[in-house]
Amino acid sequence: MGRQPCCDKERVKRGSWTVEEDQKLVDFILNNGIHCWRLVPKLAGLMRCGKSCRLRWINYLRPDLKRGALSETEQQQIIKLHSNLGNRWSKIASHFPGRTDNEIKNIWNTTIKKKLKLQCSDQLTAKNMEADRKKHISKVEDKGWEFETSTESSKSSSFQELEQNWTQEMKLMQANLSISSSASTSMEGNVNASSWEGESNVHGESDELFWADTIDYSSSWDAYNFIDDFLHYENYP
DNA sequence: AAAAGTAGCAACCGCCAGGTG
DNA sequence: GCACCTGGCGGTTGCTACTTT
Repeated sequence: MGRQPCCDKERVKRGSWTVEEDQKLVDFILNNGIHCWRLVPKLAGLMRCGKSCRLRWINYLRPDLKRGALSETEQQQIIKLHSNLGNRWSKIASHFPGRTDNEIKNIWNTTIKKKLKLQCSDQLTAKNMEADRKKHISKVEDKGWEFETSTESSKSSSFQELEQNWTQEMKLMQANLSISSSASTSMEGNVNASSWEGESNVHGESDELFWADTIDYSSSWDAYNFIDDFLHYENYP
């Protein structure tokens, strides 16, 4: 025998809640309290599923809800908690009175996850750029151009230009990394929690960037996918 | 100004754990 | 021990507002 549905889906209203419905639910709960969500819609005169009423109350109508965007500090705290707890949104939300698990989850999936991805890919890009630069220099040396030992005047102008571009790009990259160092520290926490091997250096040193050192990326796309997987399947103990 | 793309978030779905008879 | 019910949770969808082309 199969599980019975929580409500008659043909006869319940779905979609966005109206002001009138909200008012009915709030009035009912404030006057009667919550005993059984299944009975709430019937008693409150709502054509809604009990689950839907519960969700609406918890995520939107509760009087103790805090409104407005989360501060940078709160976001940092979410990152830290997430590194310890994984996707246990209700546990994470319990550290933020007035915030709901749904809200935390939404913020993670939209704002925070995107931010971390961006920072991570910046670091990997810097790493790849540096590797490319070294490869290029070694090619030049192979051809006997003696790049490292030659005097400025003996370098070809195009090579000097290339060198300047690299230096400039690396400086920019390092500047970006130092701005994002606090969030990167939390990512370092993730690496430790998921028992990655190797030294992590996420504070801006372009030659020792993060755990990318231990992984061979054949393309930026592979790297991107790795980050995506990493953020999606955190294997915390 | 209009179409297409993107971001943010409310709401839904299905599964699971715990309680009860 | 079991069948069933409910509440709770996390993943996902779909709508709307905003931005870009």
